[in-house]
Amino acid sequence: MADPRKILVTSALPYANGPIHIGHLVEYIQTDIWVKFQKLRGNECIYLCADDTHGTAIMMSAQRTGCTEEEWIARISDEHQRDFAGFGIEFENYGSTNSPENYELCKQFWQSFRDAGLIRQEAVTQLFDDEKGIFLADRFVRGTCPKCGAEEQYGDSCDQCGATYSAREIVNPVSTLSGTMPSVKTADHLFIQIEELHGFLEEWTQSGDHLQSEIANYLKGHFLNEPLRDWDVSRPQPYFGFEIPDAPGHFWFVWFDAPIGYMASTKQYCDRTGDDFNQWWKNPDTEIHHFIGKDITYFHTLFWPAMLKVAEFTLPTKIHIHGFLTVDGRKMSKRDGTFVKAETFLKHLNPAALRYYYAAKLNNRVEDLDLNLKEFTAKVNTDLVGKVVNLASRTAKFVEDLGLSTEYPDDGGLFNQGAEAGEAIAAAYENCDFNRAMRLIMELADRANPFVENREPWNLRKDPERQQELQDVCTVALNLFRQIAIYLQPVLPEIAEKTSSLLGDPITYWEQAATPLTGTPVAKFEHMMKRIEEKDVDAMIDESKEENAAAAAEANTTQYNDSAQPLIDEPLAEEITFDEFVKIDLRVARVVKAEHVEEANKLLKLTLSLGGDETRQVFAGIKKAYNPEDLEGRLVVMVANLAPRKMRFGMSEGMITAAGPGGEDVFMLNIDEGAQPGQRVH
RNA sequence: GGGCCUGUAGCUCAGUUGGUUAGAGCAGGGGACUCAUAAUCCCUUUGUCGGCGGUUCGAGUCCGUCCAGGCCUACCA
Repeated sequence: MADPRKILVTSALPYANGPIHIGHLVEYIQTDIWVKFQKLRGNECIYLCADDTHGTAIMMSAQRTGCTEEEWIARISDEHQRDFAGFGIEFENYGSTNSPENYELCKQFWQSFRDAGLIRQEAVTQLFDDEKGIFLADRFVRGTCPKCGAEEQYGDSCDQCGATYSAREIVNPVSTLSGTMPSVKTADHLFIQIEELHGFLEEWTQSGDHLQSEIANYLKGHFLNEPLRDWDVSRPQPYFGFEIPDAPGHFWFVWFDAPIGYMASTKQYCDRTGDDFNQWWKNPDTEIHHFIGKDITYFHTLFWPAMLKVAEFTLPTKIHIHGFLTVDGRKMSKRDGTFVKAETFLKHLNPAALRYYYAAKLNNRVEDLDLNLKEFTAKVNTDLVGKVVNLASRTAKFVEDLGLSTEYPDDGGLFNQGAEAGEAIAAAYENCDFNRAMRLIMELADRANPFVENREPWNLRKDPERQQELQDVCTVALNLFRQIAIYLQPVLPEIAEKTSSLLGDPITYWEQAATPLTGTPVAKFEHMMKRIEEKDVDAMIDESKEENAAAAAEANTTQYNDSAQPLIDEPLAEEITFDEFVKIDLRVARVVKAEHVEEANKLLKLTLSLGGDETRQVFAGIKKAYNPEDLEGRLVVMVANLAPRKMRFGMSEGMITAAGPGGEDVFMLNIDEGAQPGQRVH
């Protein structure tokens, strides 16, 4: 074998703003398969990733949920890592762009740009949300199109007439963050003069097979055919990110520190294992492979190589760009339930099924990949259960006592054919043409099953004279099966592991597929993979729909894209007079005690203070929505003059005001800071 | 408007540097077997290879053009 290659692999850093879904998984599964393949081939390969944690959207999410940014990203990171692990995706290190290692590296890159004289400063005028105190990116502004007058358009362009403009030109702008009208404010930004690297980028993108050809063409026609504009890499405070050391009040734009996160994650890996960081990032013999989606192409094909060049690190060997996922031919949709979270998938289906299906569909072009749910079920069941696993399950038990023959029997050349196919399969894996690899592997299974059929081990079994022949037939079948399991190991590591235990020989390297196993015992056969049932797929889609309904309720409050459903569910009541209204005495009250009520499913027992010694005992149906501990001390709004009512658990002397359909969806009224218990609500 | 990609059996796709009657898997139809997760095996139907024109002894494969679909762009990075 040739000398092992030294290969560093990354997937794009998932943004710490939401859960991993099946769309993300295309990339992580693709990358993980490639990495596992490299390892199986005996190469030294490390797979690194991290959460991308900076930017305005993270600030908003943290604010919305009432926690600090650090708490928010810690929680998301845990969820992401849990989901990846659930799909068998294994990283050498999973970091965060909000790490000290990343900060140090950012400083280093920054200094390189300073030293090269490529940074300049310029004032940028932007819309500013006075209430939230932040500058508004275009997508956070909505208003009326200055050209055609269409309402509710985003800050950069109009859906109706297609006009593009700056957010400052939009008529009646509204911040989608606060709903207020933004003001105009100017702040200094720092720019990298990337045009200085034009020649280098031209050369790098157009040569050396660093990019898929369609991407190289695209860059040539779109960016490299004119001077590159300066890249705005700073954001004024407040911004969740790293403050630029030599420019107080300025923070690195999230896209500046995000790719550096690949290196920070490597640094953490090296610090933990004692490996040498420079062997990975300052070593021309190391291959660096980035797997990304087509949406972030130019960050990785222009800015990132430019950054590495200036800071004198190793340039990527190849940027592997994939398309998006569609489900049943359409964009993933929350309403259709096809926006399936990784977590939800795992509740209903085997992750190996998705790994195999994606492998069977992936090629090395920038093409969208369609998850056709019917095909998914059929393909996984037919190929994996029916053809591959079946080989073992139909023969293993015949040789549980005998083990494998001590010499590999005549199989008509099947095993050798399989061994010879190895290089073509490996080449397909290497080129990320997994679709081709899967096809080639399935051809092997298609040849193996007829062999078993023709030799009829189930009849041999009945004849004591032909036990040797029985053992030989099963030895062949199990070896053909094992050969396939080895080739499939990058995609289906669990099957390979189960095969290892079945035949008592660990699968650890690719070349094992070229030598048959003989004379080893065969363990009791255990199921390796369950068939996918249509009802499980349906249940997964249904659950995704329900999740969406709940999430939509939350999102609506922040985006003003409010549903009409609540009014439909509960139409407006009959008109009343002012005199009727003032009969209701609403008071601010403080929850001084909140406790569970034994035997009650929905009720909490609250003791409310109206100030002084005045208290009321109220039973409120909010048990499913609130924890008693969280309520104590907070202010609520109560109906204070409601006639007391005898309940099973005691007297209730009023009502807490809250909205929502009930159950877990109860939302108590909050009162702004400054209100005092006992004050009347008018 | 510009750029890129795709268009081969009902579906998903293979078709190598142009070379004889265009392939596979799935689905459909018929049969066999019963070891296996109603798995497996055998047989079997279907194509103006998007249209038109050209180069060539010969084109799904090259060139032109048109049609259809997708993606990216339209002076934002």
